[in-house]
Amino acid sequence: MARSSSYNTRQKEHILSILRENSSRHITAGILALCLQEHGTPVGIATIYRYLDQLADEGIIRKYTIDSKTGACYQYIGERHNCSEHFHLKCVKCEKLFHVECDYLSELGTHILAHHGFQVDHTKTVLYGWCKNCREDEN
Amino acid sequence: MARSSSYNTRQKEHILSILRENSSRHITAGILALCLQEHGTPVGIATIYRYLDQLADEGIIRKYTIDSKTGACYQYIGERHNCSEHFHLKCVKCEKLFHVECDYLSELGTHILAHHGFQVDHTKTVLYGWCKNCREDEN
DNA sequence: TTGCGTGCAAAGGTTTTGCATGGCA
DNA sequence: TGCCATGCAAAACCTTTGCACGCAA
Repeated sequence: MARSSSYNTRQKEHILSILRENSSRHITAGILALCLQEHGTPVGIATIYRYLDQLADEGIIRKYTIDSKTGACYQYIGERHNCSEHFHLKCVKCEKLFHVECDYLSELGTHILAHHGFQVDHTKTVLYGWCKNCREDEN
Repeated sequence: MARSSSYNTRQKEHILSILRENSSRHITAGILALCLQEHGTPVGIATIYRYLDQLADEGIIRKYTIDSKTGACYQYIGERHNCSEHFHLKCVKCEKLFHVECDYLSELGTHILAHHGFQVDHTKTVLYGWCKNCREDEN
């Protein structure tokens, strides 16, 4: 990783704080800006985007692009992604994030590397779809 | 389905024609507009978006939202959409997008549904990682 | 002829960029 | 002190919308 040295500033702490508070769901840059304002710690939108980009690069948060209308969403992941290889399933309806560990999925990475020459990065990959609850609610 | 009655116009034919020509990849509305211009059959961008929306509703084409920077992408599906699903692999280095069709990956969806109660949506899912070329360039 | 489709331009939204200022180490 | 981060505003996008006109049926 070894990113360019960066200062720790009040703004960055506040941004991270909001992201942590909302780690169970993902929020847009706009919502984040609103939250910061409500907390009495407003941060310029440009700074927000710049830091969000950086955090996504570092793997601390994850960037989602589900709908081009609402724009990109961000979600705090934190240090969890080091512990063990697991995949993320994200429900496009309820927006819940599921962590899944399973041999079949672990082999997936091996297979893709062997047969398609592509090395999957689990920390950046999310499988989108419908969770059980939301599928049942639809019917 | 049963959409409202709609006229067949020159513009719609041209749009569909370009989409069919590029059915092996997906293109943005902007690129589509450019292609139409190069073919000597320019179509207003508003018309393009309106028709694209309609086609996506009807299932003739598919709308992807992979990256908020480039905007939504569209791909002609036509009658094919029954035959096989394909996955997207995106290189985080060169940002190239790879389309992969393979039985192993097709079974993945079946497995996840059966064992984790989660129904993957291929049109929204992208596996991130490193492509062969970029891995070799690094070393 | 009637009503839908089209094109233009403007509006709306998200994201990026340039630049001067201020703050951290 | 020397950079880097920040904020503001403007710019650059993509996408949608309103409206008058033209064309398909």
